[in-house]
Amino acid sequence: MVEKFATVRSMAGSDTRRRILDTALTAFGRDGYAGTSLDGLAAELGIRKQTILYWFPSKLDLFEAVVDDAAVDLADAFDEAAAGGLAGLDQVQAIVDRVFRLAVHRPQVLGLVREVTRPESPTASRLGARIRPLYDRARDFLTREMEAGRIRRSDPAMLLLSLYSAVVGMVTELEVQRTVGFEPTLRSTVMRRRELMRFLRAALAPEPPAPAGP
Amino acid sequence: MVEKFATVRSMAGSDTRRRILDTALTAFGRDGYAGTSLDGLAAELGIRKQTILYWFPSKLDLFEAVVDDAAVDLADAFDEAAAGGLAGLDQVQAIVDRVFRLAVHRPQVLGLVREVTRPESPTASRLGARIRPLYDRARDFLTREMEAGRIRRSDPAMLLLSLYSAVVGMVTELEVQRTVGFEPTLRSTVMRRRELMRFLRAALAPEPPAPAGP
DNA sequence: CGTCTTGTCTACCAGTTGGTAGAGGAAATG
DNA sequence: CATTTCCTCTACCAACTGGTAGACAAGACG
Repeated sequence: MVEKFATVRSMAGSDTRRRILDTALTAFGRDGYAGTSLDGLAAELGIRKQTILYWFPSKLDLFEAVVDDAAVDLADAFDEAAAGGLAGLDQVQAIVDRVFRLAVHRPQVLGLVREVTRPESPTASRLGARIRPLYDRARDFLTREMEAGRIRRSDPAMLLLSLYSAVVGMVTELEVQRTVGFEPTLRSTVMRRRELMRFLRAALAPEPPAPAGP
Repeated sequence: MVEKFATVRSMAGSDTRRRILDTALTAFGRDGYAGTSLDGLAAELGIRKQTILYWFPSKLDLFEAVVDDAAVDLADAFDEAAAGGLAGLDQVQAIVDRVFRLAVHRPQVLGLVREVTRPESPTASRLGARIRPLYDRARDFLTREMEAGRIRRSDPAMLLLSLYSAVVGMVTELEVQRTVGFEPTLRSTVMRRRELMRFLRAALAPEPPAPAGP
């Protein structure tokens, strides 16, 4: 029963499952959980709703599968950014860059993050389980860097929240523009990222504005 | 026809209209537009759905009325904060304080802002018309302060976006905690606001960390 | 060949959705 | 008193919701 979802068979249906996940990710992120209907989703895919319910027993199951799927992308982004073994503001910059790349490459993921972060979201708990590890890692990192004096000293949890808000807000704005038909150019995207980094660097720099070291 | 909504009669119904607006504000902010049903809303109010449809011809009309109503609160907050005639970081602090007060006093408004900011929200256009003036004012303010050298020089629009994201994100987090049953104490709220201000001050301070002037 | 598994479909269904039509009470107005 | 206006209600409705039951085709397999 569960095996069907874990095992990857070389059958045609496996492709259907992937297509459903991808389209559902976009739809949930764009219209929210309540605003997305299985019929509409099926129509978008050119299949019947019952085919969706064959692969995912219920709408909520589908949503949770989509969240899990997207969480992998996010975790990968973090892992990749952390792999460089950087420290302080450079590490922050690496993460922001990586998240931005994800946002440009698969903007739907950020839309879903937004939806899933809603307090009353039907999967607030799901989010907890999936995002918590990333959150903990980031907070530990900040704590360490503060103790090492490479980042301004403050409450790590709140600082992290500010960081997160700034990044997601900025990326969302890119999407808003796209929605309005204002296709952001590569140049404007780069500029935006640079602007965000200046903002974050200014906010994160250690308290005493000591001149550059040795 | 329109007169009914503009004129305030001393009748009982006028109160009903207010109650509907208030409850709808909470519901839309909490569950989103699609996630809110007129039947559910009516049940919450202890009236019939048809009474809602008497005061507001359709669900969308109700939503737009709610947005307009909430926009007034926001505009008032800005006006009040701006009335002090402050400048630079002090003015920013005044606004943040005021928005925080609004968030603690009527958290629903922020929930609605969040919903209405969604790219595909059915009233993305409504938001545009109602929030744009506030946005323009804030951006003009930042531009002026930058030219006066009281705020770090950068792209005002993007800086504003970062600011907005940080504030709303922080306030939303307060709401998330409340939802989880973690009633935030007055002290934690104050701490949070102070933390946010430190973050913003660090981010906004003019580039050359010149010692305090005369 | 017959049987079984897998994937997609048609046919339904009960509950909910936003919305219409209009009855009827209460109070103001003549 | 009769009439009109304002407000809330009951009674419906067509469309859509997520979900169930099962037909049916295509391979896989003995």
